[in-house]
Amino acid sequence: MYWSHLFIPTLREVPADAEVASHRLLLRAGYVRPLGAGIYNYLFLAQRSMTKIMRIIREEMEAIGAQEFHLAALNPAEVWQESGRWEGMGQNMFRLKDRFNRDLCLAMTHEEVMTSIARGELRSYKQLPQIWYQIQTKFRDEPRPKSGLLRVRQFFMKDSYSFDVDAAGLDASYEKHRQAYCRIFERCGIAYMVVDADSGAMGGSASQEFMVATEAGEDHVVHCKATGYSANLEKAVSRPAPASAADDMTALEPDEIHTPGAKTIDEVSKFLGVPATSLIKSVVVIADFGKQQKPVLALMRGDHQMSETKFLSVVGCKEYRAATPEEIRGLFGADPGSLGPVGAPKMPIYADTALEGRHNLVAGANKDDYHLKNVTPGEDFTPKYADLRQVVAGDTEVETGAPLEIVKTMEIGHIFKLGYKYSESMGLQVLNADGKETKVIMGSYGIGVERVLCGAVELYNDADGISMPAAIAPFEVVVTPVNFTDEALKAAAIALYAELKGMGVDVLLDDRDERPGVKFKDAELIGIPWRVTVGKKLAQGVFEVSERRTKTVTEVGVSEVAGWLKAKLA
RNA sequence: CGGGGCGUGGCUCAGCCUGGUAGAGCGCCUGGUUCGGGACCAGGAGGCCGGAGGUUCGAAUCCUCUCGCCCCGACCA
Repeated sequence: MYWSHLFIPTLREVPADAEVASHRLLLRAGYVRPLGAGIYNYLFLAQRSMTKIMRIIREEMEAIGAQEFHLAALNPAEVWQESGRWEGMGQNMFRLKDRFNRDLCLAMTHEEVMTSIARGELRSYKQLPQIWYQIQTKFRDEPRPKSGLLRVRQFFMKDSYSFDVDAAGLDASYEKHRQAYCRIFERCGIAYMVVDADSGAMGGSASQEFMVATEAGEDHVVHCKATGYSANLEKAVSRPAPASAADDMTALEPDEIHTPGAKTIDEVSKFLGVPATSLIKSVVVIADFGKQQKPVLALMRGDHQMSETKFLSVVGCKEYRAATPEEIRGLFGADPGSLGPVGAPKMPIYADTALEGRHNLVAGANKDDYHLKNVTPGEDFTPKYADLRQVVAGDTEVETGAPLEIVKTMEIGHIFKLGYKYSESMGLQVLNADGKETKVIMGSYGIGVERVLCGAVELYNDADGISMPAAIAPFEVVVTPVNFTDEALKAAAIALYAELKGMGVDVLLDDRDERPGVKFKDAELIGIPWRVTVGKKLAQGVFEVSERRTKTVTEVGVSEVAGWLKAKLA
């Protein structure tokens, strides 16, 4: 294509509202334009990149035998009511009514619709396994769209669903997806991590997330360089960093101390001159078990934070919330800043394993402005021990003791073993080999297409703009004649353009009547991986080939250039 | 939904406090000179100052309401 005919509205100045790199650059490079909060139009360049990403996805999905569908985005309420997610999705789902006042929604995912197709059509185990997928617009009424294309209200998702007769079948489908996802992200040319994750609202047992490390991300991943261990912060396990001060191991009885005004861990620590690692943090929460709500006391080492996910799975409740100050006063007779396990009212007490084996710690006295010293778990109170804490910097890997780091990441893909959640709630069964009705076991697997694009931009950019991986760049090569009005340069540029095109290279000819500096800057901004400068060196029979990523320039003979580039792009 | 910020030519912003004929740079158009890292000269087009109401002789500017966007938090497959 000839640049002078294209719409590539690059901006010299940085758009005021854009803060994260991918947002700023996708706007500046003319890939996208905003339409509303969390709603974007994809212009020529973005569409080109997105199409390439989707092509890679389709090829790899086909390779594992997945079949492409295209489901309705406009869904009747009934199918969501069956699974219980009409309520469950809350305000994040766009809802609307038709002219007859019937409830509809814009789908944010398609477990329900896929399951409804499967239950109507799948009759026998002989039809399994099936993997069905689609690439489709998803809608989510995000409370706060942000960071350009990172968190939006309308986006493309590749979502696939597997149907198997038994757990072994699901394992195989899941593994196929895991490998396909690895190949997809590798082919897209982006650095990614696979991390163990919590399955959250999707339900089900196992799940892994595919992550790109970027400060713009909203997730935190615990990563061990030495062992390769990586897990979502919510789920990650660790060996806690040792306490800052050794415990006094003598047998002592709890002893009340006056701590006026000291309520937070920090204040108590300062007031008593005792490190936070020798304090017990007491958290009162109201756990929701569905039928009843009960208070639970959770204990953490002073420097640790509770992991919501771990708490939910340890305690076995559906949800929980912090107890209100009034509830706490009613139960403990003291304010939140002075709570502790000794003399606490009767309720389940869970202590994080970092407190196990500790001696003579400081905890609240359940009396305003008083704490207790010499509190020893297991002697002065008896908790159930469990891993409840969130990993913090300084923790080490459980097996090896190797250091762990916490990395900010963006999720680009997620694979789940759903289990029977939807086949049960929606009644999806087939006849097995014994002629008996048996529930189908499912998996679901997603890739955020825009996020792959954003991830690439986040990972590969510099002061000059985007350095797109060749596989998903809008063009692979740009041919830049320094002066298109010079007949010799023009002829050479057109000839090279035609030759590259003939070889199947995705090439752009910058035929604009612009000064060379403008053309160079634009090419670098939009991220084309290779640029061939057709200029003064033509007289010596060579072109200069610049690699965007490394900024290296190689002189290649006029007749060899096309082959040289083709080889580099292979 | 709470907190903060911002809406003025296509873009980045000034002007507002202290009301009195709407500005700059970039971009765009025309002509000319240029042509290896976002050129230069000359001329030109383009804005009911987000919207509504109010105060005033007079409002971009002051007041009230409203809409939108961005950021932080809550929230989040």
